[in-house]
Amino acid sequence: MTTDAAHLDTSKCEPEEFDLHAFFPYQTRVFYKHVSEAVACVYGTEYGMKPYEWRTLAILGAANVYTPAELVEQSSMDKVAVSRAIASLSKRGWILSRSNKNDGRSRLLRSSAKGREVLKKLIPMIRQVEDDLLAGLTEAERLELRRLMGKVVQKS
Amino acid sequence: MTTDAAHLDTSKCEPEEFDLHAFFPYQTRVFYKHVSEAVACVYGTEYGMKPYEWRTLAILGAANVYTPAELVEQSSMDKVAVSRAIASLSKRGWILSRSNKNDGRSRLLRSSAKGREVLKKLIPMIRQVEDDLLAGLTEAERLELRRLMGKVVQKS
DNA sequence: CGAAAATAGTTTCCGATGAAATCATTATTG
DNA sequence: CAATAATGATTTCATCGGAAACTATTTTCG
Repeated sequence: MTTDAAHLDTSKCEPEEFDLHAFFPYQTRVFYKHVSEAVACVYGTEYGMKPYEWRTLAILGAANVYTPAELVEQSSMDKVAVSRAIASLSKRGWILSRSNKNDGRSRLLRSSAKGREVLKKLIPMIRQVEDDLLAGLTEAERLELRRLMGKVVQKS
Repeated sequence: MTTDAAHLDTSKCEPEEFDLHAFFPYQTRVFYKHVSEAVACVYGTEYGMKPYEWRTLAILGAANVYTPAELVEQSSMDKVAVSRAIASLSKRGWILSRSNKNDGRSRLLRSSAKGREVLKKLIPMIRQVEDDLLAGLTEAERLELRRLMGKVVQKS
């Protein structure tokens, strides 16, 4: 690209000078985009799934049974996203629901055999992406990164 | 919340068993949401700015002059977002544009005095949030977190 | 018991976002 | 030096996601 703009002298550093690239939330956003695009690419292109569908199916996995509200709790998604994920995954036959005897407003969800087939293929691919993302880090660095991210989150 | 679903035995760990909470991209998403909401809260509630407006104004700062394409490059936003940011910031009188003698399709953008006033108030508040977010970490940990995030991003 | 409040989940509506189409200008090349 | 291709930027259009409204059921309590 051409560099048309004559950028002014940055040594004249007024109080409102600000380097976006050194700004922690900006770095976080770049980092997040990099990671989430890598994963979304797999479940998106392989199975045409959207993020909230992938998350929902992954939580139900092979054996878990949850109500929609419990899925909300488990996934850090809101109830609208969960509701839509349930609708689309049900339509594809990847999850099943039965009524909840304890509460008629709710229902109990689990993966179907078909849904588990999808997971069986998808999860190794996803794990591979996770590993590729972290390939440049030692095992100690990976643990440290997770620990530090966790510390930032819980600290509020 | 009630725990309606009788969760099945997790010791029976089939290949498709998968713990979303231990999944690195999921942790990254939770981390990102935490950080970006904290910052967006400041420029959003104080000045009714949207993320791409804040980023654009911050890059222009007190002294920089950029074309829209250079802003795209600097901000990791796409050109649509930059175009809209320019439109809304111009309308508020926070940035100014003049024609680019080198290329009539483009223009040169810089902050206005009014825009710099906003930045002067906003940046200390933003810095405070950045600091609060990292309050639980030592200086060494902060550096290490940034370093590790950078390593994950560049490694591709 | 039965009316009102609370709760689980779904649907509607609106704003945000990005891909593709478009417009205006500049570069290329026959 | 046209005609075409390429480029910078904006606009349009379709999709996504969340707040608020809504439906159905359950709980509370007079």
